[in-house]
Amino acid sequence: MTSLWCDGVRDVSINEICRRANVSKPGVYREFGNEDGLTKAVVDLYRATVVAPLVEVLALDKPFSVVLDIVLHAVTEPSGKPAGCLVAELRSAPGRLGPATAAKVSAVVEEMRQAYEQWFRRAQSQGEVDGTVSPALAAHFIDTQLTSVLLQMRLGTDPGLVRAQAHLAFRALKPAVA
Amino acid sequence: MTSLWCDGVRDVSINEICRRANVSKPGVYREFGNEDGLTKAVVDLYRATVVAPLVEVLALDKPFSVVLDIVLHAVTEPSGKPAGCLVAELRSAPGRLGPATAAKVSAVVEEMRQAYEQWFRRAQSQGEVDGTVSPALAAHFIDTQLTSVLLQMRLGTDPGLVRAQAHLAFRALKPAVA
DNA sequence: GACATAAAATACCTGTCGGTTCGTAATTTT
DNA sequence: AAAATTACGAACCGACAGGTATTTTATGTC
Repeated sequence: MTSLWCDGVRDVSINEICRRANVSKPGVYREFGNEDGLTKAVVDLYRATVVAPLVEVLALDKPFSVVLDIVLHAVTEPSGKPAGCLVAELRSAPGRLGPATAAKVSAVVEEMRQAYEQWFRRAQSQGEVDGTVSPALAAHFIDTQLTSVLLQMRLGTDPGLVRAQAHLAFRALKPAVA
Repeated sequence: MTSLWCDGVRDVSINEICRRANVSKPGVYREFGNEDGLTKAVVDLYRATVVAPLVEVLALDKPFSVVLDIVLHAVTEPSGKPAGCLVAELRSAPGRLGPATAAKVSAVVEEMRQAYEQWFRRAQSQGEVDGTVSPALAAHFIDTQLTSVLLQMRLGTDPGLVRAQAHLAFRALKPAVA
């Protein structure tokens, strides 16, 4: 009921949802209150399904490049879900989100940002990345790059090209000179 | 009439447009045929106003980093227009575009891609960027990065941060080692 | 089996969307 | 100046959005 949801994400009406899920509209409102509650529930599901495993991988005690490869592979994998990243999509249209959804989204975004920053800090202490780059900036950079990857995947860009482009981008974090 | 348009771009209804511009709805339809025609006209205007100057800058006979600075500065400038990049926005929602608009958008995108590729090629021949990176990949990379910048600006991210992040990203194109 | 009650679904409300009809005012033609 | 033509715009159309009131259906109790 809540699950076959990741297919149509935004741009799908409550009417359409009821049609697909074979539930009545008042049923949805009884369960979630209003549209905002429903989208927030979807974001919750997304966080548990996608974000939590991601931050776990980021906390892995492995070399930076290995973790990076895992993440990029996971994110460009055409597996299962229809290649759309919910948060990337939601972030790009913050105007029309209900307050509960907006709050949840920014909480998730902040959670990821912190995970990125910590990941980068650890890599810095290992000398695996440029030590002169501020972790805050690096976190923003990583966020930007991964968001780009997700958006490209959503648009149907060739995964190989996306991956190559991302690898190229992450060269920017390599330790300066030698 | 057509001008005060860049403010609300997508997500603005024809009704709303008429209200703001003080024109009648049939007037709009007489002028542009349908919504697709109208959005296509906006893209045309955008191309003439924004894209054409950009490709001109890219064709400038100056060092890569200088051109890059000009472009980044122009793109992160809070000047004039409300910081939204039309094409970046339109590309992220190709599903709901009319055929004429979609065609125009992809033509503009291709035009920019070629400009990027040529720019990079010239820089390669000058030894200003990594010679081992394929120009096609580099063009995709540049497109991705600049699109990211535009999207961030649209979301209201601090321009300084956006610029710093972009500069960091473009280090990836620096010549390998030394 | 009769009846009160809780749950769920049908049918509906209001508002806006993209798009159009048609009466009228302005303009041209003679 | 009268007739023909064009340009314009208020009102309207069906579709569908988010959200709700009312009727139906199932259930528990005596």
